[in-house]
Amino acid sequence: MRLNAQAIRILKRNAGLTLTQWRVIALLAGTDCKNSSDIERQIGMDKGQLSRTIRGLADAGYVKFKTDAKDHRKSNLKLTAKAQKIYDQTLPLMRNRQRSLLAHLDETEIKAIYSALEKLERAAQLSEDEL
Amino acid sequence: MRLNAQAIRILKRNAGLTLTQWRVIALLAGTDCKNSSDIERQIGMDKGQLSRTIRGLADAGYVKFKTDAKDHRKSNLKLTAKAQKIYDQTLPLMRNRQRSLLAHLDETEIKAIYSALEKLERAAQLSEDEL
DNA sequence: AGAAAAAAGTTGACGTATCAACTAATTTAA
DNA sequence: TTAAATTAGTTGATACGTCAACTTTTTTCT
Repeated sequence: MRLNAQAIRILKRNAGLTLTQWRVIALLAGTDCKNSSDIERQIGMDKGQLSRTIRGLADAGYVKFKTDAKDHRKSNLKLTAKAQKIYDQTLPLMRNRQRSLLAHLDETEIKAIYSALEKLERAAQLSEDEL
Repeated sequence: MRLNAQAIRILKRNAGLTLTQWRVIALLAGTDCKNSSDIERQIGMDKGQLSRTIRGLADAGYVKFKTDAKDHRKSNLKLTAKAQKIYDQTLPLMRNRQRSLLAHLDETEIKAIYSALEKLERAAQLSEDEL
C-alpha cells in the first residue's frame, strides 16, 4: 500500500536499502537478535525470504556471519561499521515518519485498530482450522 | 497476511483461481466493468498486473476479449460460461467468509478501522508530496 | 489539419509474501 | 545409544504490488 511506498522511498533515497533489508539491520542493531531464527521469531518473517535478504546484505557488505561455535546449524550475524553508520543516520528519519503518521490518529483509534486486527487474525485462524 | 491466505485457499480449492483472478471475474460478473481501465478505476489495481491477470484468464478460457469497435485502444471483456458458473458457485463461499470474519467486530470497530486507514493514507499522501 | 497531450494496454524489472522440499546439525526419547 | 523428531538455514516456485518505458490509438488544442 501507499504507506509502505513512502517508507521504501525514504530508505532507497537515504540509505540505498530495501524495506526488508532495513528491518533486518534494525533488528540486528537495536535488539539482541543474533541469527536468522531470532529475527524470524521477532518479526514473523518467512525463513526463506530472510535467508535471501541476509545473503543480499552480506553481498552488499552490511553483515558478516560466521558459524556458531557451539551449534553448527546457526550462523551469528554482525553488522559492519558501514551498516551501523547507515542505521544511525536512518533511524531518526524512520522514527519521524512513523510519528508524523500516527500523530493523525488519536489513541482510541490506534487501540481500536490493533484490537480489531487481532480479532480478525484470530477469526481467520479459527475458520482456517475447519478447512 | 493470514486473512488473505484463507481467501486464497478457498479460491484455489473450490475454483482453481488466484485472488486477483477472482477479483477480476467478480468485477466482470457483478458490476458494469467492461475493460481493463474500468477495472483499474474500480479497484485501483496496477495496469500492468491487470494486463497479465487478464491474459492469464483468457489463456485459461475464462474471458474472451475483442477490440472495441469505436475505440480501438480498448478491448471489451466477456466472461465465458465456464467463468460465470464458477463465479456463481464461489460467490456464496466468499460472502460467507467475509460475513463470518466481520461478525467478530462490532460496528464501532469497523468504522474506526476504515476511518483510521483513510487518515493514514491521507497523511502518507501529504508527506509524500514533500519528498 | 497538424502537433502535442492523454488514454488503453503491454512488457520488463524488482521487491515482497508464502508455501514446499531439501540438507545438515542437534535434541528427544525409546 | 541409536532412531526419530526438531531446528537452522537454503533453494525453488508462484502470486502479488509497484514503477517505468514503450506502442498504438484517440483527444485536445491552436
